[in-house]
Amino acid sequence: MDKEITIYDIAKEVGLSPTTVSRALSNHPRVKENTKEKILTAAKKMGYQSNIFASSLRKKRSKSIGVIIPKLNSPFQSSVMAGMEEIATQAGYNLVISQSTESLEKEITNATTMFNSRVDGLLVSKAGTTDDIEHFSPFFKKHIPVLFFDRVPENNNCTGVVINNTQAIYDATSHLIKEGCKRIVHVLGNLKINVYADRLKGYKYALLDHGIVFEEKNVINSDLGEESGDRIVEQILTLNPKPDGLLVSNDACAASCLMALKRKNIRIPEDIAIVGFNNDLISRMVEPNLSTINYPSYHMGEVAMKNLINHLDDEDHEILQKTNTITLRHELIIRGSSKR
Amino acid sequence: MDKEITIYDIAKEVGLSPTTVSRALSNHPRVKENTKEKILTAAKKMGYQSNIFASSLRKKRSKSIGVIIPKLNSPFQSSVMAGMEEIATQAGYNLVISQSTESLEKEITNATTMFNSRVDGLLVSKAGTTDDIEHFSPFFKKHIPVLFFDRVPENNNCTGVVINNTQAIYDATSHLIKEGCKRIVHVLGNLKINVYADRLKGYKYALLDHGIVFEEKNVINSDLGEESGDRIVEQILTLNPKPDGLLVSNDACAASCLMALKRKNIRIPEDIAIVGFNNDLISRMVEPNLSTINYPSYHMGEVAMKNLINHLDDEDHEILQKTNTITLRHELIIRGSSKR
DNA sequence: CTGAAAGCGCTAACAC
DNA sequence: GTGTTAGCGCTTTCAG
Repeated sequence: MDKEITIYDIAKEVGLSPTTVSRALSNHPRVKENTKEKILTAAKKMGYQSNIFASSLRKKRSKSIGVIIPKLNSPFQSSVMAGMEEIATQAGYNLVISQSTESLEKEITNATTMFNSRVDGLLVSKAGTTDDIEHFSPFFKKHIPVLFFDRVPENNNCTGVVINNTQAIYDATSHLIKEGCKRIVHVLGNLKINVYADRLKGYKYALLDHGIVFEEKNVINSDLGEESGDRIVEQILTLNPKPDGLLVSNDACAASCLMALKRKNIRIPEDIAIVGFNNDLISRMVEPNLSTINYPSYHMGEVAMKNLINHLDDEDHEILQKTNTITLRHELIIRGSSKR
Repeated sequence: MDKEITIYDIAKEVGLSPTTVSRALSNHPRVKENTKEKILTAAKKMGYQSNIFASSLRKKRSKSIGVIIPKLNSPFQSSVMAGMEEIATQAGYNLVISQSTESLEKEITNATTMFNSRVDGLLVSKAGTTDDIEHFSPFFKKHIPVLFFDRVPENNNCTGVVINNTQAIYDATSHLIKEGCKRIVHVLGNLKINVYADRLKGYKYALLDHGIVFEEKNVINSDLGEESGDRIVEQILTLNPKPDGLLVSNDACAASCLMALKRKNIRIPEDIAIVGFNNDLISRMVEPNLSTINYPSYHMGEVAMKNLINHLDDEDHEILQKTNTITLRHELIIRGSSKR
């Protein structure tokens, strides 16, 4: 293993001080163009590689950003990640990623790891199951910005990037009602997660505003997995009278329900109209095509990352202090599964 | 901002030397259990956080692993990532992720960034378009292990984790032939990518072994996007006689073709039998269900990461030196789209 | 089993 | 514009 080249070696080579070399390398304005060039040339020639550890140690910044998400292998979340990566790379930040696999315990471990690796900022989509954000307090104490997206904790003063879930499901529900549905079933996930709690609200409000009585039995809790269609459909069919509308909180599960219903010879949308959520690929591939809510996942990643980086690069670090919630635009996309 | 606690502070507190504190903190065997405990307690009480920059600077290791993939938002690749994350986190390594978005230029930039952030090892799925791996030479020179997965460069002595793409398509082709197909079209991506080149071979071999003449016009190049079905189908239908089998190199695109064919009132599998690739969710959601090759993506992530980490943790760093290729098991899954 | 001392490579005061 | 100096906080010989 050949020895590492340091700024001292370069300094010796060009007959200048290490300081000047350091300054030249980081493009400091008070270095003569001439010498800057000389140094850069020497650096390249000697195969110099800046030592980021030493630099970080001195500057107390890692130029890296941590992300904690529930699951990497989800169309929605991986798309958010892609947006984040784009922006981070562009801005010269490294992305350190870990997943909580929906476990609070793992989320806590991940947070600790991120803290110990001294990320400059943290982006989190909560594992759900609780609003507890105590495990991020080391960040808060050290004023390391933490920004939540999609799944945000309630009742706190962290910044969050979200869509208006209440309004989205309100729109979807209203649409179904307009299409003539009277008995709409809503399938959603863990109500401890803001996303689903908000959607339930939107569902209730829409019913209310259209003079339909809300009934507890029309709300089904599910893991929203791609395999759960049969189970959900079975449960739906015990209802009497049978429902004529179905609102499922993600497209994979909605598609699974759609397939299960078709296997039971129930016609979509005539017998039951369906609306999903996310606008994943799958929504365009099932038959009939699934109506859904377009969730701007990639864009959400971009926006979250942009705001975090702006905050970090801002001299006064006050951008996020002043921002509570950033709400992105969603959109109801009506397709064959609900248009009758 | 309150001052950081260092091992010196702890040393003063417990009346020992920084050296001993350092040793205790890293669980060095030659420290008395008693003092170890005392130090750990003090550390916790004082809110000590190890400074990873200083540690890395000294030890010349970052405890982080870089990953460069073409696209984060792909079902296949995000699943690989999930497997990698699992293992890396478990072993105490951070995952630094960046995407090349299929551009060699970005891949080069990413490689440089990874090199400069001094990852201990690198996992790469090539952007394709070239076998050039010159941009990884800084890693090679410094003996930083680089392990390729899925899309591996040919003709080099790097370790790669792959499936036997040739055999996979051989199996699929043979299956179609057994189902009575005589004119099988193969849709694949950029032939500069090993994955597709290998598959083309498998296709040719299978035809040969079953006495069917290979025809150039039956090979269609595509970006394999989820929107390309119409275009591909149009092209297929210009063939005369019409093909009766279709082999598409990924499920999203296969599904898209399937839909397009159905729109043209072509029956699946009676008129044309279809086999996809990857076993993505979509393959189980279209009708008829798509036959496909199960590609163990999550497992591939695990295996690649495990081997890299074993190598890093191995005293002699020779694990990867001795390994050329790790081939995972694939499996042909036969479903409605090709069973007749 | 513990400690003293040196240094990893860089940057930021502070001089000139 | 450039240089001197002093650490950042940790680990690792080498000594005892």
